[in-house]
Amino acid sequence: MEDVARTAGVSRMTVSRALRDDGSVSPATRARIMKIVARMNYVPDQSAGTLATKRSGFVATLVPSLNNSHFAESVQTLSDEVESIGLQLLLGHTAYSTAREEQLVESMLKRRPEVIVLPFDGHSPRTNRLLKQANVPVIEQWEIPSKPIDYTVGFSNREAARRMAAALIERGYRNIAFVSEEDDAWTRGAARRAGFEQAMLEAGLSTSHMVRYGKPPMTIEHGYEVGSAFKRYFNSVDCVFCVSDAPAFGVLSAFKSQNIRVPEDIAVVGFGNFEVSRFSSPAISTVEVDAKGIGRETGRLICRLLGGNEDPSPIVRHTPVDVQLRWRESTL
Amino acid sequence: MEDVARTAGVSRMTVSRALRDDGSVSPATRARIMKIVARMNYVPDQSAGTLATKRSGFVATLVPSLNNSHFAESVQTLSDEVESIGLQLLLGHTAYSTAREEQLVESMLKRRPEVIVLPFDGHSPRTNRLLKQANVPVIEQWEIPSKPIDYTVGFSNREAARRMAAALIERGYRNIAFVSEEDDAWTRGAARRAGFEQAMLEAGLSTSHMVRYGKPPMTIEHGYEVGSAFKRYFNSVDCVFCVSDAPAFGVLSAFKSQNIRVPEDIAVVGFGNFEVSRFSSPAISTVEVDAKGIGRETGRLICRLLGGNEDPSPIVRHTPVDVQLRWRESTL
DNA sequence: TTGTAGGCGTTATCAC
DNA sequence: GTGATAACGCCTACAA
Repeated sequence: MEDVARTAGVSRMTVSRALRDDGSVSPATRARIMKIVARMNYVPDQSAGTLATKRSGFVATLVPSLNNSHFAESVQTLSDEVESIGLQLLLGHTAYSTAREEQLVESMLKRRPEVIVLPFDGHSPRTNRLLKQANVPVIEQWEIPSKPIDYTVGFSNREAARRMAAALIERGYRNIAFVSEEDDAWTRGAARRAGFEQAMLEAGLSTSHMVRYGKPPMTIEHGYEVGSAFKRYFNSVDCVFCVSDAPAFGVLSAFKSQNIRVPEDIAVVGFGNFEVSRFSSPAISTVEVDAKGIGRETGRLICRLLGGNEDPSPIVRHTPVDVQLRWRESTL
Repeated sequence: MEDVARTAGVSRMTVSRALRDDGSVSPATRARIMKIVARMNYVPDQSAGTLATKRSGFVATLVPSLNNSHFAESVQTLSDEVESIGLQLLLGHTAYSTAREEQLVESMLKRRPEVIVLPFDGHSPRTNRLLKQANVPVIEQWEIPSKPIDYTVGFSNREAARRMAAALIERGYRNIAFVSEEDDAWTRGAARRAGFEQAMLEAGLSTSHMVRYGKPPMTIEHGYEVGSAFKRYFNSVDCVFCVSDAPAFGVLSAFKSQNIRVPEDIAVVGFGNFEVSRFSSPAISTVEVDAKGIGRETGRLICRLLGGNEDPSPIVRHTPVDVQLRWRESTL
């Protein structure tokens, strides 16, 4: 910056002002400076700026997985929103591990992010402590924690699964199996399972067909393997409700290859409305959740939290996101 | 840090050393300091550290889209690799726009990343200039540019598509259509198209069935729409080669709903080996590219570029990544 | 093993 | 509208 200032015959301060276009530099001077900046390929160092202003311009974001179109879409949408107000995304990949989450939160915090965004899938006690003490707005996504830290954007997975199960019962299914992961304590998958069980119990039905298979997250392949063991898991079952569309698609594929007809012999239902459920044949009935909506609402919340905030309405702590039941060909 | 130092009865310097565990602090002192750090919830400020050491610890990464399992997987793998050596991922989303790429490169550079990773899909002249002058290692992925800036990790899309087309011809297909996007200049999709055309011309076949539809990136839906206009696009065609698996799946779905048999009436081929092509019925023949491999090799290259670098072998400028033809049920 | 002095590249603040 | 000065919070280099 010194070099630019000398070349332009002004002080560093004036260059700094010209660069930030704060309006207090005469147009002529500013034009001259900008030309020199371009010619000298000068790129300001933002870590120095951060140090001086105490504004990092970072949005720390954690994801369990990117190879899941929900998270991928919400991150992508969030990325667009925050870039539009000049913030940058610091991304961490937890791989569904609370230990990694803890470690990532710790390293993110060293960057003094202006907000920290992460899905709620259960946090370790230390993660909770770090987040609370950080003095940074925390946005938990995808689930409504019983004890939110600050802000939440999402829906109740339990309630969504309960609604779907209740609707299946209303459609006449009685022996419904639920396919989910092993070791899913505190995850959103476990919340869905709880919602399923609640609906079944409320209807006086048995929850004896709980299939637990594979580590989170369940994949198409896990579903295929479960579906291949039809006799073992699905004897006398009339409907298979899967914790997500991926295993639902796998179950469906396995059924097809055994000439088990869907939905005539057995129904298959997923959760998430991933693209694959829409284009499989038969198309899979599922619970539609609005991934882009989560990214978009998170982005808006960040804008209101950090930005000029023209909007005078109060900032609410919980932003609900739509959930809908999508009926397709895989159910009668 | 001052507070911690005072409480521990040492100087700030000793605290700084203890925190970084540089070995020059007596175990007893360090233990005492660490305890106080934990108790006071002190979190070092890395932007100050960056300023002092001139090491940001950032890996700047650009992606055209995350809602594409190739990019999602490679970013995820890369994320794991870089986090393991204490670096953090700064993510930018270009949405396949060279203008946004340029803007993102500019804002990333202000953070002084230690390396910048981006897919090659053509850069604007200014992007090229910025990258070259930045004095930061640049890793271009997914395609081999004719004029790489520094390092490349990827394969030739043109050559891969040429191989697939040549193999289709060898299997007896003659009237092969190629489905790709409009306005794909300089993209990897265009390279695939060129490879297809090369193979056809080399075999003395006509390239009259070039279907151009939709803006990049092509989706399942685009494919479905193209496939639905069978008479318009695929009269007398015996094989449809799509620029990626997504439109291939869409084309296949559209054919099925018109009772057009695949592969008996017409073959369908994709590019990418996305999960959907493996589990569709019929499963789709495709060109398998190793997304995780790209992430992993990029990560390794970064480790060698920045890390201790125990490996004495020279660092090569181009790291090739495997491409294979996967034959499935959608071709005879 | 520990401490002191100085600087990293910006910006806030106050003066002109 | 522009400039001088003093931080911002850490680390390098050197000294003890």
